[in-house]
Amino acid sequence: MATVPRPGSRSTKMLYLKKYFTEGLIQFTILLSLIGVRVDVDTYLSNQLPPLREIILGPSSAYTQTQFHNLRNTLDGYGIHPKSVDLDHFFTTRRLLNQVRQLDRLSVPSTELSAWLVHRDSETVVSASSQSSASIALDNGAGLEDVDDPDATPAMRGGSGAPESTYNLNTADSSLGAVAPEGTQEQGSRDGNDDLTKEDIDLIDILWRQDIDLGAGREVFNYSNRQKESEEEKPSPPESKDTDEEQESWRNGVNLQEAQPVDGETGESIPEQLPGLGSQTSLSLQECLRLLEATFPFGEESEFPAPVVAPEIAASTDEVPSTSQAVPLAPQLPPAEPQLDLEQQWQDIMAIMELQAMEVNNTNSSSVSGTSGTPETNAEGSFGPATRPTPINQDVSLHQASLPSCSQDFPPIFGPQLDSVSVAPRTATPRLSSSNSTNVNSTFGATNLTGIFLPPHINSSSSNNITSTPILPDPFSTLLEESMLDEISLLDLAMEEGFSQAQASQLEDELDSDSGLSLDSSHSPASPSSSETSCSSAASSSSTSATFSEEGAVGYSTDSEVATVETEEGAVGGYQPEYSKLCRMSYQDPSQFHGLPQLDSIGHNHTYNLPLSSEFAEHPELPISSVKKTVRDKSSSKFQPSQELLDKHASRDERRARSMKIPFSNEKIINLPVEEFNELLAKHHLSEGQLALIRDIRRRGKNKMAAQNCRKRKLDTIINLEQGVHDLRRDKARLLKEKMEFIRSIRQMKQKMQSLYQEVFTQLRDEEGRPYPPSEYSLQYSADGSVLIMPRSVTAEQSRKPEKKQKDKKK
DNA sequence: CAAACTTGTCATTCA
DNA sequence: AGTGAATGACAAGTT
Repeated sequence: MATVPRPGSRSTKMLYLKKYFTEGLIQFTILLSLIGVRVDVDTYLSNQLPPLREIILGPSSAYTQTQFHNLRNTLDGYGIHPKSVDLDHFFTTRRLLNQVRQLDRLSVPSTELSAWLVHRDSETVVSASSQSSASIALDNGAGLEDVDDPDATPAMRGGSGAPESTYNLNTADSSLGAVAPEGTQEQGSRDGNDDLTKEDIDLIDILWRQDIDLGAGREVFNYSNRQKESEEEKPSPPESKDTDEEQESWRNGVNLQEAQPVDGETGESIPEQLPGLGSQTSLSLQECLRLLEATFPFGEESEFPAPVVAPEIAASTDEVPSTSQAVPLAPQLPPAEPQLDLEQQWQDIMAIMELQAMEVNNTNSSSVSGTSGTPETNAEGSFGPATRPTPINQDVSLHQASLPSCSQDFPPIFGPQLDSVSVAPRTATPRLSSSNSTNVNSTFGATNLTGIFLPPHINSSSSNNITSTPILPDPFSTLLEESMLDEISLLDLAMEEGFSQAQASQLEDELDSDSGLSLDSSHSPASPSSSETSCSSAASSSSTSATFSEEGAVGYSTDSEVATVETEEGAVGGYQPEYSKLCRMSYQDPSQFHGLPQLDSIGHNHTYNLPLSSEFAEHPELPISSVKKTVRDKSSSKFQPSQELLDKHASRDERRARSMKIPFSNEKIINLPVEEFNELLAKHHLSEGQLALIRDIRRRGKNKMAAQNCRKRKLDTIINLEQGVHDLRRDKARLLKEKMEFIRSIRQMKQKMQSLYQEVFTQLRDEEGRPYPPSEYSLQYSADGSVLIMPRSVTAEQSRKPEKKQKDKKK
């Protein structure tokens, strides 16, 4: 923030900044969309279970989703940096954008449009009042899924008419555009993410908060209110200063939304932030509508409503101030579910995503390739753009979080099962609105959903053999109850918790911690290690505690340099601190370390323990930091002018020793072993003052080295800890992924079991040839591997007394 | 000019 | 008891 030029008052500056930044984002997003970068809102949102989507994207997932991509895309592709916002550049971008649009409108992917539609949504609300189609779409609650819907398309097109702005983005274009492969989008986001540093995130966060301060209330988010406002405001173009501010504020909201997933700084739990985001979003939407309307006259209103949720869900949404209908999805989760679980879930998801990102990063470019979502990576990337190994991190992680991760991990779990099972009829669209409906639970297929997304108790209950549904008692649970059901239940429980809505907090937490650690780790490890390795042979970032112990050895090791010193100084203990070596090396061949940022930073002094007095007394011409010494000399005028040159390079103790006419060098005083030191003192007839000074010099000198070692040790410890955290995170992500896979496979097995069970059951006939009603009988595995058909009453009995297994009935 | 960092020093503790 | 190392705290200098 400090680097950002701010004309006028702080708030004004911020507004400018926001304005440019957000505008740039919008422009770039559009541009990216035109180019073909896919903002695949449809796929993710429509296919994903509402809760998950909600969790990942937040209450206003529809908006947020788009926002994220927009931000990333914008930053990625064109590097509009919040800090270096250039007005000319901005307008240039606009022109370019126009040109691009003109070149190929048809190429605009529908998905992309959806992203814009999200913004448009608010716009739609504003302008939609005049456009019936848009309003209808909203009312109908057409989900994002509807974007592709042929019916929806016309509505979208309808809005394309507004030629107000130079940016004439046709809705039709978006709808007609082919969806670019995910890889494209990822690539694009990846490219641009480099610019999103921690500072950027911080900036975004600040802007967001500022918006809140500016007065963006939750009420803004109320859809109806928003719409009204938008309608009212619509007549007045965003030209007025007030409007600009508002736009800025909404932009902030956008920024915030986009950045939020990445931002770990706040440390707030996502659930908490969500409301804030929502409020922010609402404001931003309002502004966005105006801005978009002015700039992009396309009319895809229909898409915005995408998140339409079932009424009951919406009702539950009230809690979430945020707003959009999308929010309602969250309610699906049982209210009783503790916040901690949500956080945990978020963490798990994030970890998985990170893992995927890491894995995909190298191998699969088409899927979330850039996702090196590792927390650390993110942090590194965000904080240390220059040194960060994987620039994409933030984008990637975010990207995954919002989309790929979901599609990859979850669809496999749910999609197949749902299809195969009775749930199959449910398509993505219905699922969105009714995912929490009872139907799902009733059927076995529901198990899948329930297992993962529904509260644990559902599954656990199933283990008890007593099924709530009379029609189709859960035979499967009965079968499995003794063997694996418990495990599954546990897993499910864990999974459910892991996937429940509130992972936002976890996400933030993870990001935050990541940012903190990874940030440092990314830089510190690299830089320190480089400097150390090259110069002082100190422990590198990767060095372990063992390295520390080695330091001492290094310090005392007799290098050629040390030997030189010894020859010069006489018989010295050979104690040469590593830092002194470092300094000397740098002096000898400064170019050697040129380009090592770390060394550059070390620039000042860094002679550490180097016996300057002796060294420089003999080689006064050495280019030591004369400036620094000069400063010191100014303060101390007790030395002879003739000695100034020497004093310039001498430490205080050196000067003191000289002033006291100590007959030997400070280096000897400090580094000689006690015995030799005492001998040295004995050889010379020294006054009390001289002896006291010598002892102080020795004490201080040793303490100085000790302090240096201590600090170095501390630093190394921190680095090692960071590395450990990184490793642990990676392991965690890997384990979580494995867990997911296991759960998935278990569910598939369940699925198969269920189908087999049903198949067998349907073919069973009693002595009279009558089928056994599934509601009254269940199949049970006996200890010897045989399968028994038992009355459910008996099964329930067994469940209560798992110890006693009855092997009766018919076989 | 202030904040952040670096470095040296002192005081203290421990081995 | 003396010595050295380790370390927290502080101050001064640098960036």
